[in-house]
Amino acid sequence: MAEVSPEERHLRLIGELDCDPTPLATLRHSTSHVMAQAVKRLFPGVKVAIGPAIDDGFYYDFAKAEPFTPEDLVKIEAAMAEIVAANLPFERQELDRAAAIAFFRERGEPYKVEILEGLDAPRVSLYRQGDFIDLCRGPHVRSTGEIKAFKLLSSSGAYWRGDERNPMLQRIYGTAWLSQEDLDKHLWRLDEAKKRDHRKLGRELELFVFHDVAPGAPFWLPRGMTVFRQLEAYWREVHDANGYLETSTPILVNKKLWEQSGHWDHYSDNMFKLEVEEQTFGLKPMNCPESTFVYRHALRSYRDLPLRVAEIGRLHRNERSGTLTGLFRVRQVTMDDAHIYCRPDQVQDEITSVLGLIRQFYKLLNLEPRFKLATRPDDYMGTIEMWDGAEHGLHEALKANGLAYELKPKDGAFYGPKIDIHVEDVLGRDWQIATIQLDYNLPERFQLEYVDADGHAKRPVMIHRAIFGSFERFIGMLTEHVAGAFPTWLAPVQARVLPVSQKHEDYARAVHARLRAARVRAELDDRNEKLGYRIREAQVQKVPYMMIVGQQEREAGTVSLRHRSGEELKGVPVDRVLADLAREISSRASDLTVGRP
RNA sequence: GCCGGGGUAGCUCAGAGGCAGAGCAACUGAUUCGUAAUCAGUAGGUCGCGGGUUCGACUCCCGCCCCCGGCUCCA
Repeated sequence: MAEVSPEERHLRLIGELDCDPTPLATLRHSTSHVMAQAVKRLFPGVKVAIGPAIDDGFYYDFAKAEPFTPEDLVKIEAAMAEIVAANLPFERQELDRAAAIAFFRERGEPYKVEILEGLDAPRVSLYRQGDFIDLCRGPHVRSTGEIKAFKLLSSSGAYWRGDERNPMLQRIYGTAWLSQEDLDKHLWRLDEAKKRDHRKLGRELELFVFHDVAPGAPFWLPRGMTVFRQLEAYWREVHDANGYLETSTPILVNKKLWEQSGHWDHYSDNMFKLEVEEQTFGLKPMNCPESTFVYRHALRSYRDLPLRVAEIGRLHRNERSGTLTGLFRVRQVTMDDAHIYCRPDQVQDEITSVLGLIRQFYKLLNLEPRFKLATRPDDYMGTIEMWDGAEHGLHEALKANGLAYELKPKDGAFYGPKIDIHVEDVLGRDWQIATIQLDYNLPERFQLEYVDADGHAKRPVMIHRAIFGSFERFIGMLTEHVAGAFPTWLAPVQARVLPVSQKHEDYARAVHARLRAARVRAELDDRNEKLGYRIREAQVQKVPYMMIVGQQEREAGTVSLRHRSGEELKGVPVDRVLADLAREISSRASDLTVGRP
């Protein structure tokens, strides 16, 4: 694609007309205009709203009484292809804002008029291709013929200006790439993502199920619970070694507590409440208020700090029904929480050590963390000075650790700003997982104190942090990240012993018993099925190791080892298998190493 | 919560105002097998839930629940 000269997009407007001038974003933005043109051609009555480039493509919002159907999308795509084939030039035109308002009013485009009325620029730009003219800052490709590879993906409702009080528009999503090859690759990724969907894998691998009777809360099956437990075990190991003290606090708590913490004022829409003997109770949506009871249980000295109080707590949040999505968005959340009470002079070191823990966990699972600083929301508690101080503290900690970060303005918790940690999975999708929150508010609300070296009572600072974030979301993400093929230490079934025929059952049983004695999660598949069938089943279940035993193996005291990767290693002594497995599991290796030279 | 699409056997899905279907899985039997699906038979259902229309409803109408794709919100 040709370079876009700066003068072609010199006009600076603010608001929703932002457009990233990189070639790919420009192409997508242009494709959205072509789509709007096609829609106007096929459905003359619709009104156009906005149509930006987004991460993997573009969308355009239209005001239309009836939603678009899949058949509509096919027709629109065909009309777009015609527009592309016609190779219409994109022509830029500038005019006074008032003239633009008159122009769009005359054309019956109320959304464009509304946008223009909200702008403070004296002049605006329009782009035309063929018979279609749109308010737009640009830039665009030179002509529609430069659009080579695009596809419409879906349609759905979307609120005008993203506000649920506004009318709902019809949005069409599409994707566009610089080459057909890139488009194909993207479509492959979408397809791959569908195959890895944790909801599908969760069922197939028997990790968990959902049921109508408990929307937003999984039933963990034995295999899924094994993954859960192994993550917990690792978590406890690391936290024990890092000076954390584990606690457990009540789930059903009197409203009084939530009033004191501020949750009743700032979070009550998300809380499940119930009446018990004329008192109002709430299921805890967060652990923090109750954590302060652990702190206050004893008189704290400056020597006791930092006090690191951890809790794997089961939380309930009343998420709106339409937002629930598998393990990614649940109503019952198991959070690996901890609250660090420290002196102001300890904050930087504590945050640094939490960042270190997060990097340690994520490295083990081959996840690349990305850091985002979320600042004061509109509905905040406390004073601006407190917030400025806390935001500064988090910024300093990120800087001191040499971590680049993005800003998420107004996205902090109501009691304090946070560093949110996101990861990108193998398919390039982004998940928010861990969080570190700096809080001067709750210590104030709960009148927390410690006795300082000078004998005076001082107020501690509270750091809230979670590494997995929620076990639910984390396991969902991890399942998709590894496509169900968990590293051996996490795999629900680590090895499956397959006798060639029932004649070799005794030896198979002996091998299986030795594996179990070595605390390997091993299964014996001696069903009356052909070997090929049982191999296929183990393969589909992503069992890391299949151990096939027959006459030869029995005589030699070996197994024929088959990795789930398909790799075969014949005649591996059972002793060797046990030793290698023990090493692989205890080191929590991510690769399959057993029997390899 | 909002817009749209769905809910039929454990799973994937077909069907449709007049006896509820298939494949896989399960169970039984035969086969005793060397690296990704052996053969035969059997069993399996409140067609999401509740109401209505009808001689008759899985099918049509109304309400609700749940799921999916988005929006909004979020770990």
